[in-house]
Amino acid sequence: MTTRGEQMQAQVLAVLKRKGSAMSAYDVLDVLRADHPKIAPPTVYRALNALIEKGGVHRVESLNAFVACNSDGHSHDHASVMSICDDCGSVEENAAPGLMDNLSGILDKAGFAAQRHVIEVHGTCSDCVTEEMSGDSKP
Amino acid sequence: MTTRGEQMQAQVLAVLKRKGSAMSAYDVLDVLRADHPKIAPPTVYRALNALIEKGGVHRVESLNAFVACNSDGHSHDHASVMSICDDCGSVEENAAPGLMDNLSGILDKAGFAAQRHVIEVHGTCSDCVTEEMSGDSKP
DNA sequence: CGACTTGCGTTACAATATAACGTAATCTAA
DNA sequence: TTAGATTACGTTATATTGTAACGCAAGTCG
Repeated sequence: MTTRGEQMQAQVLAVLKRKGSAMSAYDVLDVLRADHPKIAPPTVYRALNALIEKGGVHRVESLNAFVACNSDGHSHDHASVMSICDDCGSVEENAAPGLMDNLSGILDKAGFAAQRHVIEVHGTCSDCVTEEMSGDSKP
Repeated sequence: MTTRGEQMQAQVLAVLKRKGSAMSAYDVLDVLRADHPKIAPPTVYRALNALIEKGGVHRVESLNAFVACNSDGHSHDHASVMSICDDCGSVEENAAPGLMDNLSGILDKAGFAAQRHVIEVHGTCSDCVTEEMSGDSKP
C-alpha cells in the first residue's frame, strides 16, 4: 500500500480530533503549517479524501467542512445522521435505525436508486440549549 | 415593499425553471449575461437568497447549487427530501411524511433542538436507470 | 419639492477546491 | 543491487463559489 501519505493523513486526523468540531480544509491547512510551512491545499484535500474513504472523517456538506468520525464504537455504516450545532460548531453522529429504510422505501417507489445519503440537521445542541436557559445567547 | 429587485428574481427563477435541474450561481449568471452583460455575482446571489426565503428555490448543499422548487402543489413545508441524479443532474423533491417525526424523535432524545433539515440523496433517477439497462452508462 | 430610507449594482476580494506536471518513493524482476 | 515500471506526492497555478462594503438610484413621507 501507500505508507507514504499516511503520515500526513494521521496528522490531519489528529488535528480534526483535537478540534472536535468541524473545520474547513483551510483551517486544517493553517494548523499544519506550524509543522510544514510549505504545505499546500492539494496535500490537505488528498489526505482528507483518503480519510473519508476509510471512514475516519466525514464531510459536512452544508458547511463545506470536515469532522473526525467520533464513532465510539457504534458502526456507522456510512449512513448516519449528523447533528450540527450552529452555536458551538459541534457535530455529532446519531444512529437512526429505521430512518434509512424509510427513506429508501420512499425513493424506491419513485424508481430512484439511492447511492449516497446526506442527512444533516442544523440546530442547537443540548449544551448550548442549557446555556441559553441562563444568560441569553451571546452577551 | 421592494418591487425593484423583483424583476431580477423573476428572471433568475425563470432560468432555473427552464433548466429543470440544479445550476450553480455562476451558471445562472452566465445565462443572465445574455440580457444584462454587466451583471455581477452579488446580484444573482441576492436574487437567489430572496427566492429561497420565499420558497421558490432550494439550495442543494451537496452540490453548492440551486434548483427551482417544482412543487406541483404538494406543500413542502420546507422539510422535504431531495433526490439528486448524479447522471443527469435532475433534482426531485419527495414528500417524506413519517421521516421528519422519526428524525426529530431521535434528536430530541439527545437534547438537540433541530432548526433546519438537510436531506439529500444522491443516486440514479428512474429515467437514467432505464437508460443504463440498454446501453451502459456513457459510451 | 426636498429630506429620509431602503436596498440595488458595482468593485474588489475572500474562501473553497482542483487540474496538471515533474519528481520522488516504492515495487518488480533480472 | 540496480534498471525500469508504477504510483502517488508536492507544487504551481488557476478554477469555482461566495461576500464585504460603498456609493447612488429608487421609492417614501413630510
